[in-house]
Amino acid sequence: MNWKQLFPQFEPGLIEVIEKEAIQRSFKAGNVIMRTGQYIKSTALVLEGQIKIYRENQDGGEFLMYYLGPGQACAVSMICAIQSQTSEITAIAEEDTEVLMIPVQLMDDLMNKYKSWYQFVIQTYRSRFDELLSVVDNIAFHNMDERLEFYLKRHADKSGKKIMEVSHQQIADDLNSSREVISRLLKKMEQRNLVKLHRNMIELI
Amino acid sequence: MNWKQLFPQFEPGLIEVIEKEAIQRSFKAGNVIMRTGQYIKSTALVLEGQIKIYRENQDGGEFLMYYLGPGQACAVSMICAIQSQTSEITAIAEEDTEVLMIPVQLMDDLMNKYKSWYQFVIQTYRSRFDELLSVVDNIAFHNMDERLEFYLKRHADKSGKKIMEVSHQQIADDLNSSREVISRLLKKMEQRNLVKLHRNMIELI
DNA sequence: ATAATGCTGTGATTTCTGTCACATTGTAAA
DNA sequence: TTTACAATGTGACAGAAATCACAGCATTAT
Repeated sequence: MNWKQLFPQFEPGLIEVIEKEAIQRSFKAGNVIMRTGQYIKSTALVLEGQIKIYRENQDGGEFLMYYLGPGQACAVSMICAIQSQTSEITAIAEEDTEVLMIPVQLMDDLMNKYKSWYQFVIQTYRSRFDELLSVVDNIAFHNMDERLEFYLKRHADKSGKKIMEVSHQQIADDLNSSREVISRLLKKMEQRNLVKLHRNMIELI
Repeated sequence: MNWKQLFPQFEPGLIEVIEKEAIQRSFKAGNVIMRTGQYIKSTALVLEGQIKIYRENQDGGEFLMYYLGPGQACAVSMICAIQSQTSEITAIAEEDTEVLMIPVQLMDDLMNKYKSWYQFVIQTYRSRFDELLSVVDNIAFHNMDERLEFYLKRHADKSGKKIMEVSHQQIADDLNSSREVISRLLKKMEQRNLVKLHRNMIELI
């Protein structure tokens, strides 16, 4: 696959270095790409598929923050990479995914040498920051019913599909809620004609 | 005041430009530095005092995200500045505050010319991102009692004082909760000997 | 001193959410 | 087909938090 089209802003020298040093990896849908507590040895550029980024807490709770699609990069891994910290996030492939792993030790060098790289890094921070702000909005100002609607809407926007193959339990996990609550709220949404419910599948209207 | 000590990493040329182009402004405690919906015309570097950064929603609710102290800068204003967006945040001086306002139109130029500036910008994004992550943690995984404890602790850390002059109502606003809830939780904390309550003042133990 | 105002304490009630228990149904494996 | 299991529906209950109502107390203004 020709990954360069996804990053048209990268300058030739940068592309060359990446082609030489970066490692392309594949993940099947559902695979864990990065796990809480792991040392981060590289930053991931997404080439294909979708990755879900979760925040985790000590008691096993997890909370979906945002998705990364083709052409995007994980801001957290950039931060952790540079500070050699363990991450407190988990990244899971939502679909079959191709990523380009750029080793940590390259980051500094790339930042200094390639303007298009540091612009990309800045742009990445910016977008993720914006997304985090809307995450904060969501949980600070909205009840579960609104958060659920936002969740479904976002998924539809990201995937471009009206049909979502997911169980109530998975949604509950993503929202750090419980299955029963989600089931009930979905039923209410169905009564309001916003969705149609099937087994392991939700149809958005 | 000699602001250069706060930013020792800035290179001479950068300092020169800032001295020529930036405007120093003072804000009294409680003053609004930046209001939701305003166009952002400059990025603020904090020289003295503390600034509180709030996220606001449509219905007048507000939610304290973090503090900015001397040597720090507002990441949101950097983002909005460059994208010429209106901000959805509000910045309020917590104490009497001195800031250096750097006009938006300078930002691009500074980024290109001064390595110490873009490193500062990157570092700023990084720290704010980290703080936002812990904000998400807080509201996603913790109940109001724990959030309140975190709030008080953070204030003590930031100000270095064991005594906090604030009404229950103000705390409720910062946490997007209600006064009664905060009063009750504070009472419980007092019974657990964590704080001592006075009028308009909380003593941390 | 008196009144007005703002801060705090507290009970009663309601809504939202999480939890437990258990029934039902659809799907896949034996 | 029968069995097993995963997904869903639902009632009952518990706890957290928001809201309403109002009382008591401290501070400030008149």
